[in-house]
Amino acid sequence: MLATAAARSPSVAVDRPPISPRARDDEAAQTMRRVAETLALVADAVPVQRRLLRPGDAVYQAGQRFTHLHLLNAGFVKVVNLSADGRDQIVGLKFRGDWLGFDGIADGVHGCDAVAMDTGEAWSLPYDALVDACAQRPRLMGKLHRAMSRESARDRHSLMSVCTLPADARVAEFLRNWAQSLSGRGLRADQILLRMTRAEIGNYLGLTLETVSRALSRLARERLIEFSDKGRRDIHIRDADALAAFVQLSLAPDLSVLQ
Amino acid sequence: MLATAAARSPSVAVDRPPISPRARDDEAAQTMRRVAETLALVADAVPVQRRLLRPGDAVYQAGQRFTHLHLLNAGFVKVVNLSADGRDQIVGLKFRGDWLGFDGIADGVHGCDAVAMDTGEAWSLPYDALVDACAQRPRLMGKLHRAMSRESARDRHSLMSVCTLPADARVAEFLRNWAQSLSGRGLRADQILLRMTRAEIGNYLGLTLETVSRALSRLARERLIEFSDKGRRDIHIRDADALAAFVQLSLAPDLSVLQ
DNA sequence: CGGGCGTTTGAATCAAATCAATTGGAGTGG
DNA sequence: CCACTCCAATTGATTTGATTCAAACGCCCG
Repeated sequence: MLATAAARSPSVAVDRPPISPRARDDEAAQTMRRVAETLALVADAVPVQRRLLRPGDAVYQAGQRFTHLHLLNAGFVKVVNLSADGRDQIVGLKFRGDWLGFDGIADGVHGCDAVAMDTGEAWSLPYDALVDACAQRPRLMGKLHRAMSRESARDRHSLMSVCTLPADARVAEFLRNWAQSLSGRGLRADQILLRMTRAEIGNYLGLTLETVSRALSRLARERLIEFSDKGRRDIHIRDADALAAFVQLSLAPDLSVLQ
Repeated sequence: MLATAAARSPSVAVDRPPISPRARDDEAAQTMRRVAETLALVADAVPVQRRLLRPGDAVYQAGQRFTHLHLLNAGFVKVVNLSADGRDQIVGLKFRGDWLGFDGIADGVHGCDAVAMDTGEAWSLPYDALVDACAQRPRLMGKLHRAMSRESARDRHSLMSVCTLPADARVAEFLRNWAQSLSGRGLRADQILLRMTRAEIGNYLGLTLETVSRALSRLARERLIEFSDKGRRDIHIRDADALAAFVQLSLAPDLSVLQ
C-alpha cells in the first residue's frame, strides 16, 4: 500500500466537481444510451461484419496485422498481453459496447490477444473505412475519440487500484467494477457469474490465486458477498454500497484523525 | 510477484515477431522522425498557441473543462490523478513529442493534473479545430489515433511492470524506460537527471520512498548504475543492456530449468 | 549557524507469496 | 452406480519481501 503522496504545490488547487451518490445511476443510463447510439451510428457508416464468438475464440491475436476495430455487441472478452518471455497478463476485460483493437493502431500490429470468455458477438469494422467515415461524420469521430479516451481512463483507474489497494479491497473493487459494468448495460448487477478462474482473477489483479480465494472467503465471511448454491463462481452482492465503503475504508485506515 | 499465467488455449498460438536487439535503435530513430513530423503537420493545420512552462506549472488540471490538446515540445511533465478522497497518484510521465490531455476527451472534463517538472514548452491546440483539421487531412487523424493508441500501450506496459516486478526490478525498469525515452528523442541516454523525489518515484511505481531508496542503493552496489558527484538525483547508467537483463532475470528466476 | 527537506540506513512488523495438503465437482469409463 | 482421474478451489503453515517506525546524515538556503 502506498503511503506517500506526490508532491503538489498548493497553488494549483482547483474546484473539483463533487461526485454525487446518484452519479452512478446517471452513468448507467448514459452508458446504455451511448452504446446504443454507437452501434446505430457505426452500422450505417461502414460495412460491418458480424462475427459470432464462442468461449476461447480469439477476436484478434498479438502479432496479427491490424486491419479492423471491433465492437463487442454481446459477450465478454479478456485482453491478454504476452511479453517476450512467454509470460502473459490480463490487461483488460471488455463488455457489451466496448471497443476492441485500439492497441493495434499504434504500429499496425496487435500487441495483445483478445479472447472471448463467453458466447457473444463482435462487429468487425475495417479501420480504413472507419477513418474515411469519420472524415465525413464529425459525430462518429467524436464517438471514437471518446471511446479511446474512456479506455485510457479505465486503464488508469485499474492501475490505481492495483497499486494502492490491499488484496481484499482489490478483489472487492474488482467485483464492484464488474457489477458496475453490468448495471451500465442494463443488466442486474447483484448477481455475478464469474467466467474466470481464481488464477485469472489473480493474474488480472496482481495477486496469486490463493490470495484471491482467501479474499473472497473473507468477503463472504464479512457478509459483503455471498456464494450461490450453484458454485463458487456465482457471486451475489448483497449491498454494493457496503462493498464500495469497504474499498474506501482500506484507503483511509484512520478517518478518526480527520474529525 | 505473479506466479500464475492466464489460461490460454494452445490452439490460438501464432507467430510473434521476434524483438531483435537492434530494434531499440530503429525505434529511437522512428520516434524522432515521428515527433518532428507531428510538430510540422500540426503547425500548419490548426492555430497553435505556444506556452512556456516553468517547474510546477499546470498544463491543465482535473476538473477543468477540456478544450485543448497539448503537444509537449520541450521539458518534462507528470500526470497526476487525484482520487475523490484526496489521495493522488502519478499515472504518467511525458517527454518531448508526447501529447497531453487525452483524458479529457471522454467526458469533456479533465480527470488529471498535468504538471511541469522542468522548464519547457507546450503547444496548445483547440480540440475542435483539431477535429476539423483531421476531417480534412487523413494523415493528421492517423497521427492522432496512433498517438492515443501508443499512450494506451505504454500505460499497459507500465501496468505490467507494476504488477509483476519486485521492487528492485521495478526501479530498474523505471530507469530503463526513462533512458529509452531520452534516446528516442535523440538525447544521451546514459545520464539521467531525475527531477522527481524518491517519494514521487515511489508513488509512480507503487512503492514507498524507502524502498525506492534501497533499490537504488542496491542497483548502485551491483554496479548497474552509478551516482554522479553532483548529487543522488543524477544517475549514470553504465550498461543499459545489463539493466534490461536484470529486469528479465527477476521475471525468470530459474532459467537453468529451461536449459 | 540552524532549520527544513530529501535521502539513507537499520530493526521490527506485517501482508502476501510460497509450499503443501485437502476438498469438491465435472467428466469418463468400467 | 461407483471408482477413477483431473482440475479448480480452499485452507493451513511457513517464508519472504516490502512497509513501517525510527534515527541519522547531507545539503541548500535564509
